Amino acid sequence: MTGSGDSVEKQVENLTAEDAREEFLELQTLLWAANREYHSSDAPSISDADYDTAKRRYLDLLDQFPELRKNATQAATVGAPIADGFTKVTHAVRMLSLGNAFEDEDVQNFDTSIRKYLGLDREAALSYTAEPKIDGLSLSLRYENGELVQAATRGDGETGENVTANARTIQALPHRLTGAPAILEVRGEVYMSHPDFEALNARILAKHQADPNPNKKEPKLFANPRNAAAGSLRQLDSRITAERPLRFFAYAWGELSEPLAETQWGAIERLAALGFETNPLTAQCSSPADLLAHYRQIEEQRASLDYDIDGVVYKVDDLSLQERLGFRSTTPRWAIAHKFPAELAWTRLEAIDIQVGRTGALSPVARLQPVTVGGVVVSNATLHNEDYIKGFDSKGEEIRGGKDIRVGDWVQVYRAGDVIPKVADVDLTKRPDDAVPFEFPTTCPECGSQAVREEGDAVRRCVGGIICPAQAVEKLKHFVSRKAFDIDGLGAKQIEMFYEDEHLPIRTPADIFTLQSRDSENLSKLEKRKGWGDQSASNLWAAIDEKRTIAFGRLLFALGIRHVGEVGARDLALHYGDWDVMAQAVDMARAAALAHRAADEAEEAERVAAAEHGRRARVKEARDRALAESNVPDAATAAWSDLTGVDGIGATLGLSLSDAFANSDERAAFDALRAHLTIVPPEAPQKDSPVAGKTVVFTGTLEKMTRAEAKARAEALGAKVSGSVSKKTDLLVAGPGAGSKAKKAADLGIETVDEDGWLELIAGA
DNA sequence: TATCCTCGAGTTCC
DNA sequence: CTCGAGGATA
Repeated sequence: MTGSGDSVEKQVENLTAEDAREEFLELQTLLWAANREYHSSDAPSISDADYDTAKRRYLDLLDQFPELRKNATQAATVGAPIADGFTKVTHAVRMLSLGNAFEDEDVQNFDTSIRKYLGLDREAALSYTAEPKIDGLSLSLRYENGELVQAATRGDGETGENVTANARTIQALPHRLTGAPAILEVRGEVYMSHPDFEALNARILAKHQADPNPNKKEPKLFANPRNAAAGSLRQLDSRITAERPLRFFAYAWGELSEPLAETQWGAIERLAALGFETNPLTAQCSSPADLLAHYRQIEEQRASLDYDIDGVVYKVDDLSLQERLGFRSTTPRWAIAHKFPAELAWTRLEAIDIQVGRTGALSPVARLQPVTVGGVVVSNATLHNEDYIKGFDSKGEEIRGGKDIRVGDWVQVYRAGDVIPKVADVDLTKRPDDAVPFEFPTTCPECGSQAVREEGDAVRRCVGGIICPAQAVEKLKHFVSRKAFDIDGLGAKQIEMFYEDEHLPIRTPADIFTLQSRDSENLSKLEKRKGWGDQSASNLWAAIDEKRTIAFGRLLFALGIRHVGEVGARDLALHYGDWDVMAQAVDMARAAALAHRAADEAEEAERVAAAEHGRRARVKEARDRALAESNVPDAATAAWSDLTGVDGIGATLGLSLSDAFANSDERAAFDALRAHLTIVPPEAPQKDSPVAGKTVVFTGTLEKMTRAEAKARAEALGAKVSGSVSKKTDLLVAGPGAGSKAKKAADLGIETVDEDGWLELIAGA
């Protein structure tokens, strides 16, 4: 604070614009150099105090002379010394989220399904741990030979952000461990205590009030301790993080060179012994009833704790059981988060707007009088669909006790999973007399096309397809989104801008790849426009060029074909290996796809007819008749069954894919796009195990594991588990009592082992 | 046919 | 993060 540079202390008010500019540029150079030195860990040429003073002066000048902003080069932007943000870290062991329980019954089911999976009966002992779920952000700390070498946020679970410099400033974290495994990744929650949070906000406020600048902006206070902790940990300038009182509870681990203990409880004790803070309210419990008792106890203490918690986490205590239970796609089977009831708030519903998504889905959104829910001001909330507003679903079942939602109503709002605002209830006693039931539109509010609701479907969809500007824009946004083409500098905002652009429009995916050549022929060049410069334009061209080579799966996902998501696209890419091979196969299967649809329709017609006449529906015959009438070539049938034989690809997805490729407009768009791209074929995931890529069938009684467990293990090792023996089967695992399957396998000459043989086979993996 | 699980598509706020 | 629906399975 006690700055030495006199020039820095000059009164802003007396400056001419020219003086200001000169001083501004000087400061910029100074700060830039200081940032560079600081981050390359050179000896800094100025003290922290001088740096702060210079920075404050720099920002003051910017406030006073906004026109200076155009002189601010991005690299020197103060407060963000590293312009590009954090580097990415791939977690050695994924950081997963937890499944949720809301009711006592869910906790009982958790116990039941674990016992079922492990094959334990109801009386068998099964111990758990229960600990408060801290409302902060998870952090993974990697120690090698006792040294803290890396800290990473959770991110999407696969990769997080490298926040090592910031983590090193957290006082509560041991920087060096003694007696720890050579490799130890400690995971836990970074949080801020209530007193520290309030003191921080008070400090920000005081600093603000002390600021003599008359043009100062409103102080930016943190809404809650969690935001404060997140904001502090994700500071690009770790000196700021150092000033923030962050704390850390350890509760889990990632990669380990040796086990920490045999139980969860023991592992936590071990982490505590190594110097990590662990939560004192952790307990060992021996039954669901015990877990619930501990839950209530923590719930009672909740208000008196000096940190925020949002539930209680239950984990299977025995680590070898944890390992057997393993993981579903995104959550472990051996742990669950029992959430406290969400915070509720009442407010007025001011309007209901309809948004149109990329598939044409009309989604109602509630515009609310802003209200604070769980520390965040909410002004929008999802209303899901037509039925949710009406209060009855298509089967006539009540939603919210059958109360409909009307504009003008008092509505109760909560944040589902503490994130997505939802309207939960309506106060009928406060309903205005003139409130009328909401009429859900039957035409698209964006393009005027019909909006139809398929039988049994919850959503109403605009049929306009690519004609509908809303769908076209949303489709393009999907195309450039992170899991699709992921083009730097071409996000949702830019897509909206370019879609509307007169001179340089992007209306189809292919337009993205002709953008630069069209720009060069254009009179109103991009780099001449407001908000664009030489640099930003050439950055965009480079980012687009980078994606002219694209993985097959990403491309297929990017097209936004209904029902073809990230996983489906990847599986299809893996199955066909090549774009043209797939396109040909899909074309070939067209006749069979249409026949399948005809059969569905015939089946439905038969049901209706049967219901009318009060007779039993002869569904199968109706289907067979329809299929026979369609007279599908064998090659088409073969292509169709090959397509729908892919794991996870069924008739719905097959039809959707077929329709997209058969639609001449869409097909033309695909072909136009393809001309600009080099498509990289997918690499089969190579698992290093003796059963990778093999198709395995289990039969008979398994004694050392349950069916579900055997299947999950086999799949984790890259095997495909099938229910029936065919000539594609590579291995049959037969327990006692194996019958027809074992015989069939013997007939086909398929290798057969017993359970022990199987365990031996996979033992090394 | 019912039941489980996963995926797709929708959503808000920072 | 949640819901609904698709797909696999018992």
